[in-house]
Amino acid sequence: MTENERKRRVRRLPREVRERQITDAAVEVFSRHGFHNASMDEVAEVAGVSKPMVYAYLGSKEELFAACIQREAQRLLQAIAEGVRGDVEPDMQLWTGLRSFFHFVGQNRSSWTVLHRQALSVGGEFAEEISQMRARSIELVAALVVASGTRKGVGAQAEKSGEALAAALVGAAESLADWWLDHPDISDDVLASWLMNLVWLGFGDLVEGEAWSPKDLTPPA
Amino acid sequence: MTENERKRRVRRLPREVRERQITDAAVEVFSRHGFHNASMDEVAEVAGVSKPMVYAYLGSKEELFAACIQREAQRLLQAIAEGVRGDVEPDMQLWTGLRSFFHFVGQNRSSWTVLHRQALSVGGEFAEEISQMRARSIELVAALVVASGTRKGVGAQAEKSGEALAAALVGAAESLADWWLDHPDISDDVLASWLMNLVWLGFGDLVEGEAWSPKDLTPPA
DNA sequence: CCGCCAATCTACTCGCGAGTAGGTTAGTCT
DNA sequence: AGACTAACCTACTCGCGAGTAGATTGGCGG
Repeated sequence: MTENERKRRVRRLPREVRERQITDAAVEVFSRHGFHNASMDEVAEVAGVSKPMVYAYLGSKEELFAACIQREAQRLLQAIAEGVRGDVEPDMQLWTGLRSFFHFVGQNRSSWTVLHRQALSVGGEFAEEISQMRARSIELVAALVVASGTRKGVGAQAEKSGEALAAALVGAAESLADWWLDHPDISDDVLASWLMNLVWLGFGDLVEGEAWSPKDLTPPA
Repeated sequence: MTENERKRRVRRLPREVRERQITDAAVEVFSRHGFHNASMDEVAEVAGVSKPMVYAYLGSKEELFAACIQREAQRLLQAIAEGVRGDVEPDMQLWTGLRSFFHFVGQNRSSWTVLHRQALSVGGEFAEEISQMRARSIELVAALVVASGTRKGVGAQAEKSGEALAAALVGAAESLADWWLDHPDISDDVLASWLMNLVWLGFGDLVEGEAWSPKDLTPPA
């Protein structure tokens, strides 16, 4: 067994490649057990290297975790940035953003788990970084909301309510992504359209049979 | 210092009281550091007893955490159950539920932090319990949504979409509660009404100046 | 006023996992 | 071929914190 693995395993790979492998393994392991319950030994095992390699290349456990967070956050934000259309109506911007988000989560469950569930609970540096990422998303969404026009009916605190609503929306998306993990037999597009209907029209319209649907984009993304 | 504390401290209290004190301390400590970073020594110190007492009364660290989760979950659910009106229109039910929820969170930040942020990240038993509590909430909300009428426009998966929308709503409320922790200068009622407007009317109506507002309940709860 | 037990403490053990010291190959360049 | 270095491993140390053994003290029934 150990013999076989040793023979099968490609050896003496360049540092660059090993770092990738190790980070991949770390995301996997952290997503499964969380930061604290994950052991460096397991990361090393999953990566197919021995523990000192992990330390040599990625540093301490915290540094490794930070590397995971940063890489995955980067990937998520970029995926959304690439998917969103800046040159269309606010509702379509929201729609494209949501779609990209759910698509990414669908393709990268581990990444999402690490970013959403684990990073916050570790506290300190990481929570900070994650909070900032969330804050940026919320800002963007808030801008969308505000750009849609002045909200009447929410009192004088229009700016704050915009931010709060954005926070609520982002949270709804996150929560829906979590719910999705238990109901994988639904496509990302369907999920996105449900949420889109909820936040754009609200239950009030939904129960009256209204529905929002995307206009065709000139070049289908 | 130690002398003073020793003299000031009320000693030889009945078990019942000590258990309460310890559990209170544990909620506090777990909410500050999370399950793993919290030490039993600190719990004991905050509770004003020594470590063996904690073990004698509440068992292992995991059992202690479980006790916290269960007690706080119970309190939260009961607070909501007491606040919600079962004999009114769906929108008013939702409104009263949201209000109770935010009110509880406002009065019990530590409880909320433990339940929301920490419990999920520990995994195993606890995540299970928390998930079940969330699931129950989601079910209730889903029932509300479905009771409001048949949703057209969301395709054939009406039942599933109801559950998903409920998950999204619960997530939105949770997220908004978190956001609130950073913006405490807002009342629970205002917060609840913002969310109510969002999910009931949606952005689409909000930007057009529509607003939802609660009808007066016959006896003001 | 005395013994008895529950309440409580001090002062340990012990395992687990982060982090490391130092040796061992395998490519590579001349 | 031979040596030089980067890749890589085995096999440790060591601190931290969960959990415990056993002594101690205060209050209550007799």
